[in-house]
Amino acid sequence: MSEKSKFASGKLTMQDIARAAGVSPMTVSNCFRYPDRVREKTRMAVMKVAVELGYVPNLSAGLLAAGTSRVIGAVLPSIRNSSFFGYVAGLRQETTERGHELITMIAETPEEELAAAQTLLGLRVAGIALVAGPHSVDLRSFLELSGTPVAESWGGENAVGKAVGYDVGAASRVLTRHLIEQGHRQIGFVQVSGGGGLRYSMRLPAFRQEMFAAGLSDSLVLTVRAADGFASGRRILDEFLALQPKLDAVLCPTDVVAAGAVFECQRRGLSVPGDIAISGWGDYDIGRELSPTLTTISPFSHEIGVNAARLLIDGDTGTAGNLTTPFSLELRESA
Amino acid sequence: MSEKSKFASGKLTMQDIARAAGVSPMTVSNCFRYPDRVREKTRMAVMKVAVELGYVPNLSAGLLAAGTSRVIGAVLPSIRNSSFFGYVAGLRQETTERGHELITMIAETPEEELAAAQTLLGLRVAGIALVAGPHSVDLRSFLELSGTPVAESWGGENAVGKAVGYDVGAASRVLTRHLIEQGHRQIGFVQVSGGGGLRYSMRLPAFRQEMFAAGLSDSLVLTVRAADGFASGRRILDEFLALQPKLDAVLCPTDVVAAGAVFECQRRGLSVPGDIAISGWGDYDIGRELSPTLTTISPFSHEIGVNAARLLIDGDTGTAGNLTTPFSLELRESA
DNA sequence: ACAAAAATTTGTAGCGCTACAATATTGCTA
DNA sequence: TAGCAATATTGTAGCGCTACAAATTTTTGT
Repeated sequence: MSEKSKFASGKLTMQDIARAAGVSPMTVSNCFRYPDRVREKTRMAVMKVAVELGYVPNLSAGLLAAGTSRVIGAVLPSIRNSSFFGYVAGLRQETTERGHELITMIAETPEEELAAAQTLLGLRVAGIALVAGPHSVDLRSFLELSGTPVAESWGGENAVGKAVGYDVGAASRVLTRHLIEQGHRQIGFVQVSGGGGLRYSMRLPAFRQEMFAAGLSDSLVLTVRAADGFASGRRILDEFLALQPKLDAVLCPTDVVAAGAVFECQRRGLSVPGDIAISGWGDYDIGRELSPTLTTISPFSHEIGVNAARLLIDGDTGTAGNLTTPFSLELRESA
Repeated sequence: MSEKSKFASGKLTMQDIARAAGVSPMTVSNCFRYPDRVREKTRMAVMKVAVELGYVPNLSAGLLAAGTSRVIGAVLPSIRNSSFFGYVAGLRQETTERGHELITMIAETPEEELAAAQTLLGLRVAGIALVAGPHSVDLRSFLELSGTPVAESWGGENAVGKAVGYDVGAASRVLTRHLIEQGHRQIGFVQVSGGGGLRYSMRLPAFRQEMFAAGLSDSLVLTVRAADGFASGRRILDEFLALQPKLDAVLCPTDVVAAGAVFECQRRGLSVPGDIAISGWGDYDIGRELSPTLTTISPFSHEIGVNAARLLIDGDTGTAGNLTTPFSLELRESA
């Protein structure tokens, strides 16, 4: 071992372990990689030395030599609002069960997402899990050229790689219809822009269809950015009420925005749903504990994560690939 | 290039790019690694080919050959409650500014944390950012043997590697004193257990000191788990009121638990802070928007992240290492 | 025009591990 | 006891890149 290496765990390589255990480096390698090829007595001797010396195999060297990786990379737009908690939990569960590892990178803009994808490709991950765009214009061709399996969740028809998600338009219709059937006539719709915002884009057309079919105005529309928090709920409620004092319902893009709107109603002395009904989306924890509890769309994010990981790990099967998951309308107190 | 490799980006190596651009593989390497050693005309020719073919250098091979890495690994106990949003944003900012990359892994138990640390060591990351324990009993020696720089945030005196964080006991004293000065006499304290829970442990002794000094009872103590959400706020409020109907304040470990307790007060028709004052911790987004807004401790998590990354990247400087960051008491409506 | 210095390009050996093949050891049967 | 088959261990070449050194080309100065 030369002076050059800074990498050996504690400056150790398999050669050091082999010497200390009185076997060849190949046997050390087999102990870690194919333990059932090594007799137990030999293996115990090797592992004892490895543990004592704190040796960890160099994954980079192994990965380079073997030509395969057991690392899945996920790119998330934000961890600000718990939006991806269930999804990441699902990714983790499936990757762990399949003997893989999950690493995540945060990328808030399309440019950061492209850079993160490049890092993951440089690490030669076994697959990349994306969340709906907007993506950099180069991302799709870049990832396709790489040949690395890609699964995009919530991206719908324009997903990069294989698509996982539910029919967002159908969910939007269900929720809009519910508000109409509750007797609401002045319904505000909140759409989303910015990094990671594309997954919301199919909701507005569906909302418009249902409003049109009911003979109601679809013009009360405001925009928040995907990474905005509770404060955006306050802002849109203020703006809607300035636009239409008779506002009687708001369809929010996430439970966080909805909670923010509920807080503002409380400050204004408006009762929910008595004066204004407020619906959320995403079935976050807060929706179940808020007073009033939130009516919301449950997207089964955990299942989305499990299935995205499954598509990535089974990526060679070449089946149709796209995978549709369920959603449900969760009726609670707020709408 | 043999048939064995599955790794080349689009099956490409520097040799392919070199052939297409009419230069040597070493020149391709220099274009990516030391661009100012290559004349511009040559470099443009090489980069044009690389972009057209979608080539990304194999980081594993580069890392192995160079003996250094520009990847920092962070291990987080959970992304459920936005607790680490600011911290991760700070890590990201500093690593990006220093030309490094940040990858994160989620580890909910001490055993998972040890496994995540082993993966990061296998990837030969340049440094590992941890959050306070409880850690597996092997983690400390394991990481020390590896020689990889480690920074633990919120771990206090028992941190693995270099410690970053604020004086949690001092913050707890400030907050307890504030509640006492507001006239509260039956104060409930919520402590935390479970994965990632050790960072809360220094708060209870400080609370007890202040209560003792004020001649008040310090026996109203309940426990939530670190990964619990809003529902734990409801639970502890119910339990405190069963223990002590004259309860007039609750000191919660996070803004999430506090918000959950506020929601339960609303359901019970108790006014906050009129009937019961509720303080949070962590200065989460929700604390600023909740009605009433939450009195909380701001831990400057972003700064903690920046400084942890700085310690890791400057890891060779061998200075005292531990770094104390500020905190502040944010007085708002709830207490 | 020539020589020296500077800039650019290329060659070599090896980073730590492993797929595949070769060799050595062990156990069983006749 | 010898031979054969099965099991365990080891050897070889190379994965893709790069630190360092050597070779080549270009630029500068006289």
